[in-house]
Amino acid sequence: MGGVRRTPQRTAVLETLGRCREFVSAQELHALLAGGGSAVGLTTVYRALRALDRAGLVDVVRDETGERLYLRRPTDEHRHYLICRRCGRSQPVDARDVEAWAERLGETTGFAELEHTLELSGVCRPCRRPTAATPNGAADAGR
Amino acid sequence: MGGVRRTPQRTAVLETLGRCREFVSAQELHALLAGGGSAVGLTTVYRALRALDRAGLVDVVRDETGERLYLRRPTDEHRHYLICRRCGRSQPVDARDVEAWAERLGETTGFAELEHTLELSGVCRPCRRPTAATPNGAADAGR
DNA sequence: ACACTAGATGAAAATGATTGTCAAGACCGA
DNA sequence: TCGGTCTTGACAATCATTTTCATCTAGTGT
Repeated sequence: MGGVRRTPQRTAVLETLGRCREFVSAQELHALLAGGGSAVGLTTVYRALRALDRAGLVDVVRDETGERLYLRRPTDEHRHYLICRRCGRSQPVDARDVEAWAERLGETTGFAELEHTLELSGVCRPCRRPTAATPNGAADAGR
Repeated sequence: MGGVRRTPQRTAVLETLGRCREFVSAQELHALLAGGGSAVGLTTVYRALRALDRAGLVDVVRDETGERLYLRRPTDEHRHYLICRRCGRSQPVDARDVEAWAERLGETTGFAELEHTLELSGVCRPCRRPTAATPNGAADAGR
């Protein structure tokens, strides 16, 4: 018992996810798999991603709609990313200060088993088009 | 044009929300309103909460399922909360260090219009008591 | 090789929060 | 009072994610 089987589906999921250089949703991954010839059921994709998450092999973020996005984790440690709201490009950030701060929180608050999620977003430099023609149109109209 | 009307429904939402000492979901708030005699449509509750969010009058967090939870903001500045996964109790934390860190991030990464959300959770001290003779009379088990 | 079984698959249906629709109603200035 | 704009709310639609459940399979023990 206690076995985690190696199956073609899981192999395909992990492999395809490994080829993605940016965060992808389960739905996108499912479409990618279907397009790539190796059709894997949507349910299986979800299950595989959940397993990978539990195993600590992927980083997970939630976009503004709450949808989960996955990226195969390059290193074996917990990371945070700054993601562009326009193009979706992600960039890992050095969050050691925050990690230390969060850890200290346990001592000062009396809370145990602390967990934290940190979502960072912005607009990356390339996406910040000059918009010279529009006077004040560039002001933050959104959200 | 451009007017935000004062209506009984919005008053009821804001008032009921103000009476909640912990984060509540839109659905819970809707039920509370119904139970309290002032029935407000679920759609209206959602719209009111979104408006309050935009106006900066409430703090919003997302629980592990992605559901949005609201709490009327006591002060007028952006806050972060540490929330107990067992009883739902919330406790504001001093996150000025993180705020400063996040602000600095804009300079070092070249990203603009930075936004961040930070979800902190743990198990509060009262909840850590190993199932004694049910000492949690006050601690609402709900959510 | 063979049988066996805990694990794994996936199509379809269920879940559940949130949003869109749109006709009917309410607020408020003129 | 009048009228147009804002608001409301029942209902349907959306959509990611989970459940269900019948069927299949990887991998161990024999």
